[in-house]
Amino acid sequence: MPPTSETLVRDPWADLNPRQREAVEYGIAGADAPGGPLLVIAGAGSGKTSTLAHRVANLILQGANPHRMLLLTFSRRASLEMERRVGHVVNTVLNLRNASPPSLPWAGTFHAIGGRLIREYAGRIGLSEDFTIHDRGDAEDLMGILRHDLGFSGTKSRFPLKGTCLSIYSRAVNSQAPLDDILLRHFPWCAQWEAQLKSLFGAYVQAKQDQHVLDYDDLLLYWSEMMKAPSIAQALGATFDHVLVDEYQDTNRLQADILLAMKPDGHGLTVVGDDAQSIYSFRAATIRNILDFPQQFAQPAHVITLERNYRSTQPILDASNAVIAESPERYAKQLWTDRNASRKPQLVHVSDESGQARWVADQVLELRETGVPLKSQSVLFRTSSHSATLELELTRRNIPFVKFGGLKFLEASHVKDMLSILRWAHNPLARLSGFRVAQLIPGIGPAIATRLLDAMAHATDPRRALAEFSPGAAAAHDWAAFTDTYRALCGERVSWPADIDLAARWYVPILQSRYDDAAAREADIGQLARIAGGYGSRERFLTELTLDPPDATSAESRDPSLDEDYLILSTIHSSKGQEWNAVYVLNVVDGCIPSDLGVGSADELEEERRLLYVAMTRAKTHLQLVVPQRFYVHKQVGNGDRHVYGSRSRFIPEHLLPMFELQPKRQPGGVAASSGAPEVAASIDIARRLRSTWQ
DNA sequence: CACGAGTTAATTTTT
DNA sequence: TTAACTCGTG
Repeated sequence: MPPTSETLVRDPWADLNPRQREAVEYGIAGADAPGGPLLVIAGAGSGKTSTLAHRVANLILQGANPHRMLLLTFSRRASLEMERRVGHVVNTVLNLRNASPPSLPWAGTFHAIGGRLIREYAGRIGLSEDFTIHDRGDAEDLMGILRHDLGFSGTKSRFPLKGTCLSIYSRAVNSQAPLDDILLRHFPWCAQWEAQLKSLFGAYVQAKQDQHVLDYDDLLLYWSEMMKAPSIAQALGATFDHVLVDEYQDTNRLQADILLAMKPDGHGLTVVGDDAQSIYSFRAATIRNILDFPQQFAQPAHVITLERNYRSTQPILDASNAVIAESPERYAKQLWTDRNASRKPQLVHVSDESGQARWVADQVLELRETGVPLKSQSVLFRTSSHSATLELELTRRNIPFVKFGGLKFLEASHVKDMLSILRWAHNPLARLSGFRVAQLIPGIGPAIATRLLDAMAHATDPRRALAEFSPGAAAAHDWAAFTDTYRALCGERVSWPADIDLAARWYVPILQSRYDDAAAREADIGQLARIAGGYGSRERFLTELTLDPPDATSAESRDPSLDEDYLILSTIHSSKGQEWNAVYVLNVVDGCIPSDLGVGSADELEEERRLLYVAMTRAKTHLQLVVPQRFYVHKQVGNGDRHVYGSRSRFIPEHLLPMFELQPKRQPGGVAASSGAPEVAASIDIARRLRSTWQ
């Protein structure tokens, strides 16, 4: 029963502009059945999340059941943000004051929701219910083992590395395209290995099934395959009255297939996104999903475009619009705002990376003096490692910071060791975990570990096979200690999270003998134990951790203090959906943005352009693009580390310069460097010409 | 068969 | 810089 008008705020949508209001009300008011498909093209900073949240609130207001709503997002961060905003809007609109908002049990990332649905239907699709989930690292390791087993690791052959193999496999799954297409288009240097890759992927799929394991891609793949069974498709489609998808530009073919199968006529389906912010094609996201969405249905989707920006000043928008305007295919839109300001975004030339670090640190402090806290400033960069020099400078000056993107807690090898122990105890067929753990025991290497795992795989009672296994004299003593621990972990008597302590008691001595920095790693084990306490059972811990990992390593988790002020460092990818008062973009140099690796095809180049656009549109008031003249490149093929002379990113060509304030002011010579200016200028031209030879 | 020393090749972004 | 692979020793 919808609430009566007295309980409502007078006009719940008073804060919305007409276009947002249309998006919130389309196909809802008055109609009993859900309306037709809706596509909202929402420019950067146009109140996208807020609009989606209001639409959900309106649906609930009109009597829709929040337990029958599916809210899909792309990233975990976006998912949390969405839930928070919806709760807030619903409370305001329904005038609930401090009451807790209606819960949305089906809000989450595609992968997390897929995992839940698959577990629920596991029995019906021939899947064991106790499956565990491999993260990227686990999946790579498994691929690596099979790659070796199949004899592809011989050095002469130069077979693609395990990570590359997994990328190829993943792209084939996510884009639902044939292997030869994928190889030709994205991995041409691996094309000669097509037959071997096919057999490798076959073995990979088989191994996952044998071990009751799913990888990230399987969470979508099984969901999609499930939808091909008419009975399940009907049941699942009927479970949800409304399906709302955020960041639709970052979905891939497989995800689009799932959506279409869930809501074939598009009724009750709303997708929101911005084609200009599509930056995940390396995960097989395709911009075609959003561009072609309206034509997917018998009744074409209604399209609403949000162009009013509530975030940035007009000069920042002008520059961002100009950058993206150079892109050929998109839903045309021109962001505007009434936030006028005289200051243009700045294009800052510095001599090199350390100059860049000093400059940014200076600016950050200066701005803080004027009352802009560190937390509302951020530094963005293309690649995680690009902030290394800056991090040193910040540490030296005692400027606190938190970095997003980069190495994750769960990727540290000692954390993976601990998790493998638990996973192996939980699922004795988890071969990969077993392989890892067994080799921790002194005297056991790949050969003995393989023998052990084979014995377990073929036994009716794998745990007993382990207890009866004899690894040989060299390992005998340590083996006995391990089997005691393993038996205890499998036993009924240990209660969660005491398992962790038990495993740690066995593992810590090994840790100490293996690593020089054992103390720091031991602290991580403690951290893991603390995290584990937050989960109800070992099973939940193991299954949910992979999809919802804590992103702090021990180094930065020394209180991300609640009230302490800190600067944000983030990859551009991780910055999506965020905003800051001041934004500094590092290395706006050809070779970085666009990355040298990203100029292979026109599509890739366009994606790099959108990446710069995303970075620029994060800024509310202050925006600085920093261009080091001399720029250090790591790990180059052939010559090792070296300096290159970079030029300003090609995405800011000469005719866009008037949109920026140049810093320092242009010298007559054209280059600001104090020494050797003519030489540098010459280098730039040569570098550019040499590159253009191959374009 | 395990393990450590030495050599060589690759290289981003995230669920 | 580091991951992956080879090779020699115990």
